[in-house]
Amino acid sequence: MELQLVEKKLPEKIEAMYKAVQELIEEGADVNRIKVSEITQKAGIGKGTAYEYFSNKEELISSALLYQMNLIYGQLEAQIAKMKSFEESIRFVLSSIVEKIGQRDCFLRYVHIFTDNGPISETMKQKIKEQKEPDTCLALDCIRQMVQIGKHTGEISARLPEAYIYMEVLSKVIGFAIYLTGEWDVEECDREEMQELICMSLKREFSEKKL
Amino acid sequence: MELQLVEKKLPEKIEAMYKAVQELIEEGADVNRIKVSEITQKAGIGKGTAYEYFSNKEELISSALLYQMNLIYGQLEAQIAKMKSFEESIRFVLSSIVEKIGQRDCFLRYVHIFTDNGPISETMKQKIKEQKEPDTCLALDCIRQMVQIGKHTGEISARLPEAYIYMEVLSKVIGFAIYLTGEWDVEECDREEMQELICMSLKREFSEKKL
Amino acid sequence: MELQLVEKKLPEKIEAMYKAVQELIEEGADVNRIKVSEITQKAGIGKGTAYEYFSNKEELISSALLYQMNLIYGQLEAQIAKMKSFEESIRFVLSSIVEKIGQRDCFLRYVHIFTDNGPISETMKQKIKEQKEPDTCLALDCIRQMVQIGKHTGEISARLPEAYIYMEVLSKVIGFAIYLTGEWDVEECDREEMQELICMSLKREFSEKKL
Amino acid sequence: MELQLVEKKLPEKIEAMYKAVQELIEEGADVNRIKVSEITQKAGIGKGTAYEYFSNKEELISSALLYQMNLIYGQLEAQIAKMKSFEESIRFVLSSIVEKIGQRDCFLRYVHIFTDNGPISETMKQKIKEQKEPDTCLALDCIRQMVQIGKHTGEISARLPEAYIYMEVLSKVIGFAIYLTGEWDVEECDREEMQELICMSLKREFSEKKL
DNA sequence: AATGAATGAGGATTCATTCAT
DNA sequence: TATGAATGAATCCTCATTCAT
Repeated sequence: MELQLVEKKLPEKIEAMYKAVQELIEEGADVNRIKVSEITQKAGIGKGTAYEYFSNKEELISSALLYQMNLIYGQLEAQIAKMKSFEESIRFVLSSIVEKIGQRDCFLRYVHIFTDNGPISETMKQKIKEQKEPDTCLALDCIRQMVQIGKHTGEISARLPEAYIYMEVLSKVIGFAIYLTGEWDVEECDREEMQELICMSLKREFSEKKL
Repeated sequence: MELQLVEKKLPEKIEAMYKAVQELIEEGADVNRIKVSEITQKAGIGKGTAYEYFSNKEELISSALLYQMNLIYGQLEAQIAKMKSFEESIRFVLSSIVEKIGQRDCFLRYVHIFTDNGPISETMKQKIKEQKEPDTCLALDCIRQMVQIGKHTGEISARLPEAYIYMEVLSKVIGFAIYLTGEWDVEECDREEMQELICMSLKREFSEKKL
Repeated sequence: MELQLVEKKLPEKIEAMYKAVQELIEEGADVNRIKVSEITQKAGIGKGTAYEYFSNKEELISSALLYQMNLIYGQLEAQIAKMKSFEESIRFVLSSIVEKIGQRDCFLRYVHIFTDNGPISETMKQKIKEQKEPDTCLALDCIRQMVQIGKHTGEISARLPEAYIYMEVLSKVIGFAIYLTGEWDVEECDREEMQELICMSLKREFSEKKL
Repeated sequence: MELQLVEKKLPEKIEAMYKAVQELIEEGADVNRIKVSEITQKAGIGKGTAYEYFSNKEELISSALLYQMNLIYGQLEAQIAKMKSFEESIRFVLSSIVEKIGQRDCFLRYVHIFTDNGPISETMKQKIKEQKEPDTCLALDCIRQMVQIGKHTGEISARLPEAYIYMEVLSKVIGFAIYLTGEWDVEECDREEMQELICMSLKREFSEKKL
């Protein structure tokens, strides 16, 4: 129930640097252009200190991002765990996106990882693959959680392939996030209506009778 | 009918540079790390020449990318225009993705633009907004085309909000592309089956009776 | 006869850098502490230019040193070539040292190469070994020249092992150079007398009757 | 008779650091590139501790080197003191070089001091000049010892200038050391033969009748 | 118009030294 | 006294951009 309790405390300086990276990104910085000096300055520490904790810039920034993702998705997963139905969980996730979208990316950052070929993203992917951070909690873990609930309540048919279900949820969520960024020139539809449509669509799609 | 005919011929040097950028990206280069010298060398021209045609690196690369996107989506749109039904078009699009996914991004590159905060992406967004390239043909134009056909044939209900339809198609396509990259650890499902499921899902979802 | 004529002209900027390195060393700089910025500044060129010609600092400085050595020893060898006897040549070499000793090292720099383990010396050794500079003319080539003359005139007995002769000449020359630096607290002996003693010693030592 | 007895015991930490420096050099480290952190780590003490005993890195390393030289040459001198003739002593010295040459430099390090312009060498020279370490025992002291014996036994003529004798011995020893490093491309001669030739040469050269 | 040699601002990284504990 | 975390000056190297030819 108290998932955060286990949260091992980060060394003070590392925490300051992670926070600095987060803030820089929220300020709209390009992940690949962040300077070590910017981070340490914002963290209120000396430039050399960064290298006491990380072997290089990529290691520093990718660690910060991974930590941040872990936190975001971890909290999301914890809250999803409390949900009683798949429908509740998807509604919750969409609302979360609406809340967070102002603070830049969040979910879209995840997409970016799979799209970008920059050194930092590469380092992140590497780290995830090597399971260096074994308890890393990413978007997929959240979706896995949601699907489990849905299967348990019977909202999600056992006949649909897992991969399809995951992809369907992930793409809807990404689509919604893109929609929220408002970079369209289509006649917009009401945000609430959009959320509702997405929920209904998923519900109907995953239900037993459909096939 | 002959959409490409209008295609104004690019100056030889520019074409060489555009081609070089495309090749570099296909070779896996990170858009934000491409060097001017790499481009001009691959293009077989002098470094200074790049600055005869573009005011700076961002202008050069973003123009090349935009040109490329314009080409890809233009061709796609042209072929969609020949289609007789929405279903045919979505099947065609998914197949195209399968074909192209090997040559790095394509569709995912588009997503990247909306996710990345780097100077090149910023320049691209700027350009699209300022309509500097008025006949730019992006993913949305393709979807618009498809939706038009669908509405005409009655496959797409007029009662659904346009924005929702667009988002739904876009997110499914993105989702499929991500699925194809294979960066999952879910039990995979057959590619053909996945394509079929996506088509059926969209078809059912957009049909009149559904609501 | 005209050995210098072949001397391929160095690119202007490289020459300037080589000259700058030489000057810095004559000013007493430590080879391993010379900064790229010092060199380029003294050479009156931009810092980046150094990297147009050399891949890194070590490459730059070691090339400059090698060039310098090649020049010094090349000239020495050319002059030795004109000598009629071993005695004349050794007298000439010792005089040269007296003349040059004021301008830091010269001969002693050669010794330093075999003693130092720094990155620049390593690069030099590497280069000499790889024969990258095939016409490199070092101390040993000069001595070889001298010994050849000595054997021709009969001043140097054929019964003595080559290695011993080389070592004997080299060590005497080094010893004389060390003596000239004056870092002794022995009762000094006259420089002229010292030169004379060395010559006589070598002459007697290498002569036939001795053994 | 018991020269080592006087040896004042070094503070434990200093001894550890001196030992660390020696080991690093034996491992092939470049004197000018040794890091304080390497020394203290190898010595098993805290980095700050180095600065409790030495005002800076140069002071630390040059002291360590000087101590080491003092030890090496001190032992050598003590053993030379027991010798009955100059010939015995020079044979002994050459054998010592053969033994030690594997552990990097030794004698050649001394040469390096007079060749190098780096901060550490400068500090060493300074120290020797200022007699900060009054009982410093260097190569020259060993040679002085040898010459004294030789003059006593009559092996070394009184008519030869002291400086010449010193230089002659020193240069032969250096030459032999260089020969042992094997960085020649001359046809090698047998090590034993080389030693013998050097001994005979010195013996004959310094003998009364010669002049 | 085309070139590419030259430039130097900019940023990552190292490591001697300090100082609070 | 001993420590080692923190520091930031120092320096190498990159690469977009300029400009003389």
